[in-house]
Amino acid sequence: MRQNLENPAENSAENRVENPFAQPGHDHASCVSAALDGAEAVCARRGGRLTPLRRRVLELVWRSHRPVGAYDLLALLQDERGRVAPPTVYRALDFLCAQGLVHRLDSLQAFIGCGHANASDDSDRDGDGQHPAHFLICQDCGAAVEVRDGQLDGAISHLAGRTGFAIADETVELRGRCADCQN
Amino acid sequence: MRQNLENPAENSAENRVENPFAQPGHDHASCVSAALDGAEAVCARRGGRLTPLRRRVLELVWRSHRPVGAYDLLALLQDERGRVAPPTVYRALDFLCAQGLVHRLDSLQAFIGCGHANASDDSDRDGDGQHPAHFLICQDCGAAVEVRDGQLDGAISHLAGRTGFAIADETVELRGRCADCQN
DNA sequence: ATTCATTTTGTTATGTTATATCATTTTATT
DNA sequence: AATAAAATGATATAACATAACAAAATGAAT
Repeated sequence: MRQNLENPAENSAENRVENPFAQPGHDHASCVSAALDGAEAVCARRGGRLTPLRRRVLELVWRSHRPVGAYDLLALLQDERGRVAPPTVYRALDFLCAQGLVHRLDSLQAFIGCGHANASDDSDRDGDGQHPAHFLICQDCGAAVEVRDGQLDGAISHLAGRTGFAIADETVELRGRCADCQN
Repeated sequence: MRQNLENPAENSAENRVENPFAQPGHDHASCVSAALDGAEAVCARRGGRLTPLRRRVLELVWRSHRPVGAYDLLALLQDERGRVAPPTVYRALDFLCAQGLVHRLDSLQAFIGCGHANASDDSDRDGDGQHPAHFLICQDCGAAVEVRDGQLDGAISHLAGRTGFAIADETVELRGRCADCQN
């Protein structure tokens, strides 16, 4: 079964702290605004169309810092719009992933918002909107955080170099317990 | 749809070279024998029961160096045994994965034999049979090779250390084109 | 050897994730 | 306003995976 969505009653203002590893004063409303503003900027710059549907799906993905299943999003959309079919959600997610605004976590078959889509055009190999993304995923609190680590990037490049392998796409997902959940 | 299985007619002796990145004189029959012998050893040592069914599934996984879908294996088993249901395959795969004899590639939802289950008890954190596995997956020839890279391992450990994250499980899958397929 | 508990396998049904296809609507362009 | 392209709606189905319970095989203890 799918992970439980947070109880809407506990999340009424949509600004509850579903923590990226329990940051103390995390203002989630601002966090989401920033992400949506960034998404607008990315799309404006690159000619993508952040339609109301896509924008809303992105907003729903950003409701928490925990990966969300496509069918969870589908249910949320159905609450708002009545009949909605899976392709509606998957097409929106495809677009958002293509723009690098959302990442799919292969090990969870779930999706999470990308906090630095706007800032990371430098690591955009192909001129498409994507960038390699590496995750720490806490199996206790369910949060997933995208990490940037030069040493890890270097090791991957070096591995590719020495084997003559041309990397097109990376899945790096480390599951375990975050520092906070170890106490 | 699932990736095509190699044509059985092209693979009659089960020793055709479905290359781990096209190694010149790869003797696949020996390669598989070694894997099966190793599997027997691992199970003997650790009290796992490599039943005929499980052994056969392992052998089928090893037919090539390309990841195989569970339903591909199911079809192969059905050819041999008539009615076989999905749980039969999934249970065998669960066992083989638990013993570290097979790995699941999350990004492909497919399975591949592990060539060093026998040799890699040192990196077995939990005393279960598993070890972290990192893959290069060629999108051209379809082969997946499990790589061992100290620098990569180090970078992952270091990342975990500096973030206080306790890793329980890793998914590292790099997709692209292998050296041979770049020509 | 027989009983008993445990593990493995068989069987049926269903859950979960994702896509193919074609119709309709919306948007951008001429 | 006409047209082409992009996005969305709608229906159906494919692909991957597990729950639950019954039957059979295995191992251990008497």
